[in-house]
Amino acid sequence: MTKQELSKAYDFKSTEQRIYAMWETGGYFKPHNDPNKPDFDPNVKPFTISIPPPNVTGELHIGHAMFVSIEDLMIRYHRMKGFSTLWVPGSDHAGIATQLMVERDLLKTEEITREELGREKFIERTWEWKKKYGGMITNQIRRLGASCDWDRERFTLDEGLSRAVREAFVRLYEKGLIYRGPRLINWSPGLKTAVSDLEVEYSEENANLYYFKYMIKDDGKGGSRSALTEEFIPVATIRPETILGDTAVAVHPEDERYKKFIGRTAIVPILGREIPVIADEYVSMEFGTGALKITPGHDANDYAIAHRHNLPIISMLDQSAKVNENGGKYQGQDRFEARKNLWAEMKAAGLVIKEEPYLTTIPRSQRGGEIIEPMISEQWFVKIESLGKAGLDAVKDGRIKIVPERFEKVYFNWMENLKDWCISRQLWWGHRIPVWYCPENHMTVTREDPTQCATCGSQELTQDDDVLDTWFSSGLWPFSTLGWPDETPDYKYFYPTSYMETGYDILFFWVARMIMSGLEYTGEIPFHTIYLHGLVRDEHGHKMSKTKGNVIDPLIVMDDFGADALRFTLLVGSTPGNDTNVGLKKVEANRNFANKIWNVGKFVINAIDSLTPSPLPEGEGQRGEGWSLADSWIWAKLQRLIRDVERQFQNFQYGQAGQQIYDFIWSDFADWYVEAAKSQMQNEEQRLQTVKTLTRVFDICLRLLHPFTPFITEEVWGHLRGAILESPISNLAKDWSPMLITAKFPEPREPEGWEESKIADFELIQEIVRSIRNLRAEKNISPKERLAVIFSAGEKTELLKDQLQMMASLSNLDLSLLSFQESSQEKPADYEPRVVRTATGSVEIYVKPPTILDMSVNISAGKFRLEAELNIAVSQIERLENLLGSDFANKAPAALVQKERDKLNGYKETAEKIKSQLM
RNA sequence: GGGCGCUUAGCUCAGUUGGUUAGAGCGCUUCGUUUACACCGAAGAAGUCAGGGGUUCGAGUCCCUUAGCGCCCA
Repeated sequence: MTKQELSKAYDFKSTEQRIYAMWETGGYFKPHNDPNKPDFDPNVKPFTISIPPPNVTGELHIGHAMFVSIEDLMIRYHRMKGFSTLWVPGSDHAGIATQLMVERDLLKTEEITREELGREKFIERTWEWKKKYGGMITNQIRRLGASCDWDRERFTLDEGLSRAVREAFVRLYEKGLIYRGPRLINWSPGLKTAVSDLEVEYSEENANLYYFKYMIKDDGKGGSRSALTEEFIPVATIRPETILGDTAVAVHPEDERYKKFIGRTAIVPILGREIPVIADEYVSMEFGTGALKITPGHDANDYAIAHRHNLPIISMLDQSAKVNENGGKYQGQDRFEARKNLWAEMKAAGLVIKEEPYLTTIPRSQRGGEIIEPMISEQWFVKIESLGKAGLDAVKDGRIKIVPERFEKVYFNWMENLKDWCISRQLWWGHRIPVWYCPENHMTVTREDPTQCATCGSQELTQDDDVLDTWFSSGLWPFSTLGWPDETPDYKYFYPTSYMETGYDILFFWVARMIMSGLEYTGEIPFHTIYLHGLVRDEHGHKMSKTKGNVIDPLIVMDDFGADALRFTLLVGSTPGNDTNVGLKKVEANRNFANKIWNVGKFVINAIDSLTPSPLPEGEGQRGEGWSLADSWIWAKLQRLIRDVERQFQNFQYGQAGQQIYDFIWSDFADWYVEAAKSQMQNEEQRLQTVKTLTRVFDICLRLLHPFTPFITEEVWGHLRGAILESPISNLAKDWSPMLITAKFPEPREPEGWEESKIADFELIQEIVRSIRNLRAEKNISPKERLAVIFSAGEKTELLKDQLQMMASLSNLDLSLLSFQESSQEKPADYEPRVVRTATGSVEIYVKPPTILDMSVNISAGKFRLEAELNIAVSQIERLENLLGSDFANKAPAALVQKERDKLNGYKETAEKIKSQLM
């Protein structure tokens, strides 16, 4: 059978889709131990992740690429470790975001508003929109290689999940943990809905501070002519229009300036309404004028003060932040327009003192950025105290662990200061609040749609207009996606889930709410580990934004460099909880890495193909007689790598693990072992062993790397497996799975004791080879020139003699012109000397220049080099002698001290030899 | 106001029980097309690990402190 030709460079374009289809159609993304199947074994450990559901109509951005890469890595690792692995995919209906998108589209294409269309029709249209675009994001996630079980895909508005939402709401209601009432909430005038505290962002902005007079009404004691005295309290405000809603003026009880006014009556400018002057310790005597206007309907602090003093609460803005009937003649004006006009009128009335620029924090909507208006509004709330306590304890007592740990503190701080959660939104797209009202205004709250009022039996029921905050349903995600409230096989086996992986920016929004919901509804923690990743920024650490034009589109990046390159870039060099800077240069470098793997693979496969059929060799698995130094070295380094990678995975140090695998493959395996193998394979008796080592090491590399770069590793591994199975060493692959995705992840082994000395020996060979190559570079000796060399290697003589062929091959020496001599012998004339330090001594190398060189240039250059090396040796000797003369010798571990002693000897010997060469 | 993070080579960043001469990618210099790879190879230059103090035989790593930058909460 003819061997297939592998292309010169790795072609991810022809690979990724094909490989993904093989995985998906082959059922590899499904848990191998499925609780819905008859052969289910409850003793097999599951590993479960619920995907952070992206907005159903969203488009893939770099943040998605980040979490998909990390979660797929976690999943693939555990799958290869033998866990029954389930990654539940899905998407979020994303109330506001989706509704806005559809509204915008309707306006653009049909010039129709949602109000004109009506609620029912609008929701229909939104479902159509969802059907049309809902698959886009999940297909884009597939391109990244995500190994989700797509048959278990969920959507927050699905029937099942809607039932979960209903169940959750009713349970909370029945426990008295949900209530409805007028409260001061954050109102978004543009969206015309309430938003939660978390959805408000505060930014420092330049504003004006307006100073004006709050005139004091004559109390009849002064005997003046008019109702107004000339007395006033100066007050400062950022938002003068809220004067229309003032219900008091507050001063500090100890404030000497204003004490006399306490209990008297002030007159609201223009409106003429009478309001009391009150005393409250909340008022800061230092800030502004030291007196505070109280607008309980539009300010959270004022609201609190009003409650303490039993003040009336006036709303003076309507839903679009226009002044309402309480604003007198300003009714109908926009809040900013009213600000201007009222101020002008006050100025005319002589009530204005001054205005000055002022830096203040402005509350803005997280979505859209418009200024949020605190307003009194009838909303639904969740009593958070008991939920929060449970959520706090779960992390405090270690049932849930957060990676990195420092976020636990952030979590505690937030959980200890929770406020009731406003869960109603004045939107149409979402889970409608399952509360019905009869004409008597009795509330009926049930799991099934009611036909009559639970109180009076009236059949005239209307459902509450509001929908639930999107986060209410996503808070149920880890269990609602598994079938809850039903005790489905999936729910029983896969819940609680394992890791929750997401960005730290939604720790409060989502993670905290899942914990509270999970504990409340299922009585269990929803996951035992939270892994938080950072934000992805551009290569200079700036936030990506369309206006800045520095957005990296993962789809384009994948088109240009492949999904593996993007994944590897995101995974390596990022650390948990820290933001990551990503530039295309890095992606390009990792594309090159994929190509490197491809080409190493080609080399290994060619080597396998070149084997001639022969009887099967004996003694698989363990290190045997036939192992060369290079074989032992690469094997020992590989085992060390496996141990390191295992440790890094346990510690969530994925980036570090990826980096080490990269370094091993490129710097150890490709740069050195493959080159050594070329030399070894020229000996017929070493050939088989060499190919076996190439094969086994490369196989393990691909397995280690697979969670990072699944496509290239799967593709190459497939070729590798095919080549092995058709070769004399087919037994190496006899128990391999058909695809790498379910192959066993390498298990770490304890060192056997021989490793360190083999590594040291090989490293000496590397040093010698480097030294000779360096000499070539310095002397301008062509790499083609075969050199004659004399070694003076002392106790390392036997080692070098053993490795002559390999050294000769790696540094192009003339095997027939290599010789050894004792160090004490007279050094060879006209040879260029070099000294390489070993662990405990040194090796001298004398290279015979191939032709007559310009000695004046080259000798001085050589001398310069030797002198520099001597200087290094001398300073190291000094350093080490100091070190060994200090307390270090007594207190440091003996092995470490010995190591430093050896090193000192090495430098001493090296220095001596260099000196003799310089003479 | 409280809390957290960052500051390591020209650029972007790794560096987790404290222990070789502090690493990588990109960039830079020189050389090179030897049957895996020019998406490559070889050799090389480049860092007082932000400043100061402390603990320790030993600190980029632990503690304190100062400064700059960034984020979160109020």
